[in-house]
Amino acid sequence: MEQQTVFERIYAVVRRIPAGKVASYRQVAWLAGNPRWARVVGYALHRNPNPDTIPCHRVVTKDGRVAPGFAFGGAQIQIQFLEQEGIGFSDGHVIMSQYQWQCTPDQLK
DNA sequence: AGCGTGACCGTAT
DNA sequence: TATACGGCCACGC
Repeated sequence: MEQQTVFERIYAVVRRIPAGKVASYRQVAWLAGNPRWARVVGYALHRNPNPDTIPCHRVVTKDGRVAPGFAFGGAQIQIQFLEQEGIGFSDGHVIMSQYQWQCTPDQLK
């Protein structure tokens, strides 16, 4: 049954991120099952971005900075997406204390 | 089956 | 503040 790859679990988590909120790579990894998967999260989104189903623009670094090599056309594009959802920035980074997705693995079930 | 890859993160210089 | 390096780990060739 549980033949799900880590990638699929990661995608599943990213899909649950609500509009107007962001999650860090670390956080996605944690929710997906293992906090040490942060790199894998980035790798997964880079290798297999499904823009239609996966809102990968809502995933940022732990500091609220966007990824340097964002697939859709650079960090500026990603920032624009987030601003459209009402996410507030300060000095080029998301105000994590205010806009970070508050979620526990239990809520994902 | 082994190795290179990377949209991370923490610490050191 | 800016680089550099090492650890981390699944995926694809």
